[in-house]
Order: sequence, then C-alpha cells, then structure tokens
Amino acid sequence: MTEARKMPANDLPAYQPVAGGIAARARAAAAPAPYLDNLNPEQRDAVETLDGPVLVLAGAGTGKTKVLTSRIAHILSTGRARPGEILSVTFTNKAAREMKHRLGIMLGQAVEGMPWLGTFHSIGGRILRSHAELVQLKSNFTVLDTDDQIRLLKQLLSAENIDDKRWPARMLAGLIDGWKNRGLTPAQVPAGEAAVFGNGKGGKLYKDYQERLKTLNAADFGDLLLECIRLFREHPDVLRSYQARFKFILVDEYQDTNVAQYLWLRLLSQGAARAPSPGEDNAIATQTAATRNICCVGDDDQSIYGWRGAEVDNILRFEHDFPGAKVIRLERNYRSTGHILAAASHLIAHNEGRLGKTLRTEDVDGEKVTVTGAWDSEEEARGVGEEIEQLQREGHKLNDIAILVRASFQMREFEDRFVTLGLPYRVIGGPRFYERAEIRDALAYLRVINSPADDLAFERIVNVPKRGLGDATVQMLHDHARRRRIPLSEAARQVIETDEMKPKARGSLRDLMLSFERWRKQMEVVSHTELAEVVLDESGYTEMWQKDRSADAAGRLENLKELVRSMEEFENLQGFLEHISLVMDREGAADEDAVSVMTLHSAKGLEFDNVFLPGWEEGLFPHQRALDEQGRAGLEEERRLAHVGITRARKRAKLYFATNRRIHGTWNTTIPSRFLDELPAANVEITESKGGNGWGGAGGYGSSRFDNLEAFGSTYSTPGWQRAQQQRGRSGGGYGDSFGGNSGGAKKRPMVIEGELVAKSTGTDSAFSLDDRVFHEKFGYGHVTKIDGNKLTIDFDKAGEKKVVDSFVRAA
DNA sequence: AATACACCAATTTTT
DNA sequence: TTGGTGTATT
Repeated sequence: MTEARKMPANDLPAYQPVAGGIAARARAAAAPAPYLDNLNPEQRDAVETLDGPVLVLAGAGTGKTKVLTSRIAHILSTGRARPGEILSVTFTNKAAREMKHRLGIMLGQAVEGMPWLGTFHSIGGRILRSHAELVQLKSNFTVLDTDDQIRLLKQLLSAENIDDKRWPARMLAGLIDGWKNRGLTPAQVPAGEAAVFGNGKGGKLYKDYQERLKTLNAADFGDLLLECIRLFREHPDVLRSYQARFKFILVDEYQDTNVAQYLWLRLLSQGAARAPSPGEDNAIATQTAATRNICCVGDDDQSIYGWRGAEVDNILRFEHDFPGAKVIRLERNYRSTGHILAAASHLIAHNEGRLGKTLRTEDVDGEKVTVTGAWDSEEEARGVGEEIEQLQREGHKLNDIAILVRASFQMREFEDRFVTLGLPYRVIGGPRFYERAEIRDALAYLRVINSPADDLAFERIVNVPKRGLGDATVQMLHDHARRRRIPLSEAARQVIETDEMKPKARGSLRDLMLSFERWRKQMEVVSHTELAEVVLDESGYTEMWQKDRSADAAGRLENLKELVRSMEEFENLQGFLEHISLVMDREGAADEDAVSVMTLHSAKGLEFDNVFLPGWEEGLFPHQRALDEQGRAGLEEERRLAHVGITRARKRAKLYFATNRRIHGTWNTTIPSRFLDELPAANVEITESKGGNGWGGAGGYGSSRFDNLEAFGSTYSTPGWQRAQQQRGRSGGGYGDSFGGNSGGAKKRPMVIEGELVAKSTGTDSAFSLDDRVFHEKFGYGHVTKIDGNKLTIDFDKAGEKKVVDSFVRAA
C-alpha cells in the first residue's frame, strides 16, 4: 500500500552509497552492526551468507522474520545493494507490513521504504502495470477478485449454453485457479484435464475467459503471476532488466509457494532468460541459478496449504534446484516451553516426507500438554470456558488466550458458550474487509467513475440500491452492448435516448447516468475521499443501509466509513483502485482484551501463552476428506497442521476431544485422534473434563490409550464440577445413556446457567425489564423474555432465543 | 420486487 | 440440522 504512493515503478530512490564502495565499507567497519548482536550462530550464518542460494529451514518460533529483516539490514549496511535492488516477497500483506515495520525499527530512518518488499501478487501486479501493453492490458487494469471472477464465468457459461447447475461457475473458477497456480496458460492445460469440465468445454472456457479479461482490461489474482511469467518468457529483454535490477532475492514461507510462484522466482533468480517448462527436469534449466543470491526461508513442517496449490516439493527440492545451495537449520526455539516443544516435535516426527529438524529450547519444561476428553462438543466448550475463567482468575489476559479449531463450524459452540458466560472473544478470519458486499459495492461505484468501461462494476451497482432496473433491463443493455461492441454504460447512455425502455426504468437509468457524469466532473475539483462520500450519499447507498434494520447494518456503515478513511493514504482515485484489491485486509481493532477464536490455518505465524485445541477426533482432525482425497499426503498435512497448532503455544497447550459430536445434524460417536496417540506420554497430562458431564469412553471403536480414562477421579469444587454434579443428577449420568446409537445419539441436555457460579457474573440486577426491545452486535434485534440477574433471555428476530449477558446488549 | 419453498452441500483460505 | 442459493409464486 505504501509502495504505491511513495515510489512509482521506475523511480530511483535517493542517493545511496555505491554498492561495496569505499564510503559504504568504511561505514560498515566503523559502526558495529547492532543487528548482528542478538543473533545466535545459525541465525547469524543465515544473515551473513549473502552469496549464492541459501535455504533457511526455520522451525516454529526460531526467529524467521528476524533473520529475514536482519539479512536485509546487513545487505544494505554493507553496501551490497540499494533498497531498490532487493526483491523480498511474502505471501500476505500482514507479513510484508511486519517486515517493513521491523526493518524500520532496525535501520531507523536510514532507509526509506523498500520498493520491492511485498506480496507475490502485489509485486507481480506492479511489474505487470509497467509493461501492461505487452500482455494486452492497459496499465490501469482492474484486479478482479473471486466474486467478479465467478460472475464473469457465469456469463460465459450461459453464453455456451452450459447448465450451471451441473457445471457450477465456482467449480470452473476453482479449476482455472488451479491451472494458474500450476503456471498453465490455456494452451498448456493437458487436454484430458481441460475436458473434464462442461462436456469437454473446459479448455475453451478458460481461453474465452482470458480473452474476456483482456477486453475488460482486467486480471484476476492468478494472472498477476501467470501473466508476469508470460511477459518474462515472451520478452527476454524485460526479464533481463529485472534480473539485473534484483541483486538479492528473499522469499518468506517458501514451503507455501506454488508452481507459478516457483517459476516466477526461477525466472528472476536465473542468469539465463529461460525457465523450465512444467514437467521439464529442473536441473537442466537450472545451470546458472547457482550464481544468484536467492535466500528462501521456510519450514517444511509448517506446509499446510497443499490443498490450494502449494508444493512442499519446492522446499524439499531446493538443493536440487539450486545446486551449491547452502542449507541452514534454525532449531533453537524461543517461544515454547520444553514439554510443548517436545510434544510437537515428537508428533511431527511421524511424518516421512520431511527434511528433518530437531527443535530445542533452553526454556523451562513448564506445564505438560494436557489432553482432556469431553462427553460431547457442548461439554468441550464448557470445559474450555471453565479453564479460561480459571486462567482469568489467575490474572492472565484474555489476549494471551486462543482457541484454534480445525474447521470453522466448531467455532459456533464456543461463541455460544462465551456469549452466555459474558466472556469477550473475537473471531479471527472470516470474510476479509474488501470482500464484504458493502465495500465491493462502494468500490464498484468508484470503478465505474474511474473507468466507464468496467462492465462488471457497472452491472454490480446498476440496481444497488434498488432502482427498478432489474434483470430485464440489464439483459437488454447486454444485448445492446454486445451488438455494438460497446461497454454497458455506453449502451445505457444510448438506450435512454430511445423508447426501448419503460418510462419508469428509463428515467431511473437516466438519473443514474447523469449522476455518474456529475461525479466524474466532480472528480476534477474535489479530493477522492470527498468524492467517495458524495457518491455514497447521492447514490442512495448509505441510505440503503441506514434504513436496514438487520444486525450488521451498523457495522456495514462503519466499514464504509473505514473505507473512505483508508482512501486518504492514496494520492488519487486511480492509485487507490489499483492497489485496493491487493492490500485491503481485515480490520485491526484488537485493543480490547478478548479471547481469540480462529482456525488452525489462520493461526499460522501467531503465538499465544495459552492455546486451546479442541476437536482432536478422527474424521475431524485429521479431517476425513483430507484422508480420502489425499491419502498419506493428506494425513501428513493434517499432522503438520497439528504441529502448527501446538507450536503456537508459549506456556500452555490444551488439547480436547469430544466423544460425541454432531455432524450435519446427527450425533456421531467419535474416536480420539490418532495424533493424540502420537504424543509422547512423558510430556502429556491426561485430565478430566471440568466442563460438566463426564464422558463415557470411546466405546469400542478401535483402541486408544485414552479409552480408559477415569472419568470422575478426583473431587472438584470448581464451578464446573458443581455444575457437573447437578447435571449428572438431572440427566441420569453421562455413562450409559444413548451410547452406541448414534442416529439420535446423545441427546441435547438443557443448558444450565447458574449465574452465581459463573465467574464473571455480577449478580447485580439488570437494567433491562421484560419485553424491552434490545440490540445485540451479533444477533441483532430482539426482546427480553426472561431476566436472571445480569443474564437475559432474549428472543431475537432473526437468531431465535438466546441467553446473553446484559452488557452485550443495548436498548434498541 | 419481495417472499416462500425446495434443494443441496457441509475443510482449510490468500491474493 | 443448518444455511445458503436458486426458482417459483404472488
């Protein structure tokens, strides 16, 4: 995002000392390098080995980012390259931002932003914009996201008369993405593969899609790399200029690179302007690579994105691809205690396809990893809730606590539980900021203003808010546009001069077109942020959400404000639009103390003192589909995911499994995950659930050493225990009931809330009275049906009846 | 254009 | 069982 406004593609940065020049060397000699001081020997080796290919195998918590940033600092301060001569790629904007931030701290103001530090896609996009005409685009091309992509594909499918029920556009989008991930242009897709979609039309559709993108002056995410590769291959002079420019290349998370990214890197890191075609033996095309200074940092044990095209092979093959490569292992872990690290290491050692590292720590042994069995997923959520409250009583911050689940549907139960407990939590992940409908709508308006030929954007907002311009109108505009080979908005302009349309629709469309003309004129006199405000206001878009009474309307309006705010960082509308789809990510806003709930995937790269890992059951984790579809490779990836999960923990890792879990509505009896059996007994403590009911063992489905857990072993006086006693009395003891029969299985017991037993309950009377109309951030509007201290039972209009703590609602 | 009903799918997600 | 989508009906 910053690179966009600060440094146009071909600008030279301010004067920097000549690489290796006298001044630079003198400076390096004079000032001891502070960035080298707190590195361990391996890290230091990774930082100082500048020449030739280097692979840094950086285990979890071994200081990967530190090495990358220190290495850049080292290159700069020894004068080996200027900032503009270092290419440094990451996968996410977050990682790129983090690196910029840490570099800034390390170097002070000595170096302004690194122009070529960014994500694969943003850098690819940037290169494409500089040479757009060579790939049949204009430099202001639009980057389509998944949503645009699918709408476009739907149009193509209907043009081909393909039933999009049988052949969904989503599926085609997935296929095309997959091909692009593998670096395949339409011509390169194996015929057999292209034929599987739409009765053999897959290949043609891919080709048509690419052509349509050119007409729309648009690229999708995959194109940002694939078209870049095509550019390099078809224009060796361009490639050479970049090869000459980048004296050093650094790659973060190398284990996550896909084939396209690999090819892209290879082209840039090679002296010769030739890349191996897919499938070609890499060694042949490699020859000159050894001379180049590429440093890849990654961890094969944390490769968890195979399903979206990442090739673990890239990292496993590194020494083969880059002959003479130096491999440096970072094995000293600075994050976790002994027991946690031992458990994680022992678990991952069960994988076969790995380069192998032995993590060690100098930290204390700490607490053992705990494994807790629960009767069902509700009890699991109660148990976790109890433990969190206990931690809270001991003075731990909620910010230091995370719950990491395998699949997002698991989150609901925790959310429900936390809502009833009044425990603040935040869900990480979910739809990203720029994917939200309101953001995309707002952007569509701006896109149409900026480039009237943007049909996808035009179509998106022509009837949002509702203007009486429905499908019929749009279809008519389409026909008109196609006949004359003009963009939709031009077609609209022409059609309103005719009497083809009903008067009402015609007037409405004319108003819209006049508005766009007015806004385009205003663009020249007011700032782009002001323009955005005007547009959102005059189009009736803001009003549409103001009138909306659903729970998230307020949030959407807030998002729109945030969008306008974020525009300020860019110089003009054009610059904003060029980068927005690549850099807008989830909102920060994390200052409140709250438990984090997220998937294991989105937890990669994060760390917490206390990590809860629920749902360790066969079928869920490892996930059945991973096993079915990928076999052993799938299992190993799941195991890596488990490894990632455990290594997120600094001080406590708490694993859970539930004997009964509801899947697609029906209760199933599960068996504990094989990963639990793969943990080293010496570092693991088996505890009983404090969440309520006991559990009954796994009931004869295969054996596990967790089968013979003693359920109610000790006396407990925690709230959970008391609750458990009461529940046991109520439901007749969790042992035999409804066992083995998994169709109706374990029945759902009523949720018991004893206000006085819950830690956070205050007992003070609620400020609300019966039948009060209230609003809840998550559930929307509803009315109070029952009051119990500060616990309210509310019948929500949309979400149904829920029990919530009064501080979570406000009067409506 | 809005609502009602039927139908289908139901890991993981960045850019 | 749920939720989301898409079609059919008013």
